[in-house]
Amino acid sequence: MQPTRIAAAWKGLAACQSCGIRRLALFADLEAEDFAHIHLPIEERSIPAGASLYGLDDPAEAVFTVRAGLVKLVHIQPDGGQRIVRLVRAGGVAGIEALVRPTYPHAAMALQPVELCRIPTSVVTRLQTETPRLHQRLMEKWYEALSVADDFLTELATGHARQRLARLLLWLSEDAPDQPVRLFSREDLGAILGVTLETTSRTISEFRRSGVLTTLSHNLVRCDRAALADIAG
Amino acid sequence: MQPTRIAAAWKGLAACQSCGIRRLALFADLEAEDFAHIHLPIEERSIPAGASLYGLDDPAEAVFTVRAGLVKLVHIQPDGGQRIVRLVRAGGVAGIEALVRPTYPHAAMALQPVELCRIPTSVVTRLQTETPRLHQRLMEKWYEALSVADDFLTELATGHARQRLARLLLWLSEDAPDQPVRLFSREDLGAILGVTLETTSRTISEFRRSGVLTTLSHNLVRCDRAALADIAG
DNA sequence: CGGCCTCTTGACAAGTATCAAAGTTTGTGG
DNA sequence: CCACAAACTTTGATACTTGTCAAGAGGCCG
Repeated sequence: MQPTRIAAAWKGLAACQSCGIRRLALFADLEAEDFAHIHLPIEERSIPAGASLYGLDDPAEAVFTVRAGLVKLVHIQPDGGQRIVRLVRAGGVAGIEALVRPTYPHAAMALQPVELCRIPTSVVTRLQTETPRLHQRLMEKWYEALSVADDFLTELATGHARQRLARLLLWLSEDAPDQPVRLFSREDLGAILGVTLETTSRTISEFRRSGVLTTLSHNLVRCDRAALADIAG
Repeated sequence: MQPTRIAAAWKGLAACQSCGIRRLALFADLEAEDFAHIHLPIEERSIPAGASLYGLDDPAEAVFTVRAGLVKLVHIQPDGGQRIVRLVRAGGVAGIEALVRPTYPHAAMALQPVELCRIPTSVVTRLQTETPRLHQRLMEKWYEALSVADDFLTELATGHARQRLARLLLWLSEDAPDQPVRLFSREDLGAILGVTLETTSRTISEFRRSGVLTTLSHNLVRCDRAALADIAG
């Protein structure tokens, strides 16, 4: 069973105006006067790996900006199986559907320890009526989500398992190409790629044997990105 | 080779205010005064099956509302292969990315004869600054696109070929469950499902033999939706 | 130390891709 | 209107990939 909701650490009100990743985030274009229209608290939260941000059909009352870490968005199948439809990393937004839906159409969980900001939907809708500066940014975030969804279909659901895994590893390492990549469970990797955990395990082993991956510690690997690009085709 | 751009029939200016599918479309919530802000022509077009709406990397100068028929959005792979990332049917919007990107990130072609409205991006951006009534509707259209993308991944890229085909046929027939479904080329069907055209052909033959599909004329079939739902799992 | 969970590996079965050939429809020109 | 070519579809044979079932290895925690 998946770990159930874990109470997140509460870091108090966020300081959007001095936010380090603000250029990536939802409020990039806002000006000083706009922040005066924010009357509900924007919470900064730290979430451990495995914890849930929100569940399927939960009341959709907030949008989440990811500041660090990795979040999975999961569609639960009628047969109980899971399929990870998108991943959200630093700069991305999880649960943007809250702006048009009363409940979340999927579940969101942390794959790695996550730092995020919880923005109540009413803050966004209120700001939208007060300032037009948010519109363009909001549409760009919708586009980002759509773009990631399209990429998932073309890159991670197409071709052989080894190609898909190579593309996923490239994606996971593209933010910091020289840093090692933190892997997660074979089951989650398989749910992203649409293959079984056994196939995932076998393919990772093969990559290790051929030197494409080098294990530094448990689930921490260094990638030969050139070789991966070659495999990805 | 794909058919190249075909000059679309020009039906002249659209009559948005009396549009038959307006409740589904982008301008559902606009009021009389809002239409006064439309200064560029919105064209109504008829497009034959196989014709292109726009190509990859074309200048993105318009958004298209589909009034009838079916449009495929295609990602062209580096190896020349195609993968259909989304389908747009009546009520949906193709090329919404034009609102945030200078060029289209994919190509769009008609799978069936299509009736659509071509709305210049400047009309939408101008209306956005003049009236807030469009914002919510626009976000709903982004959400629809994202939702279709997620559904494509979970329903059409997961499971065995016969399950995927069954789900696609259910999707194609859900607008008019009692009407027969117009199929298209095996190559396109395969590009939607992520399988080869041979596998698609074999599976369709199997469905015909078992009575799940009944051929009425060439590429026009009647579906046993209950049986399809059973196969889809 | 033992139990539990995850990961790895093996053997086999099932599903799909690939290559090839024959059959069918569509469109064109005589 | 017919004949022929081109494109698309169907079907077959075979090889490859992946899923499934099962057992063993390694790590984590009480």
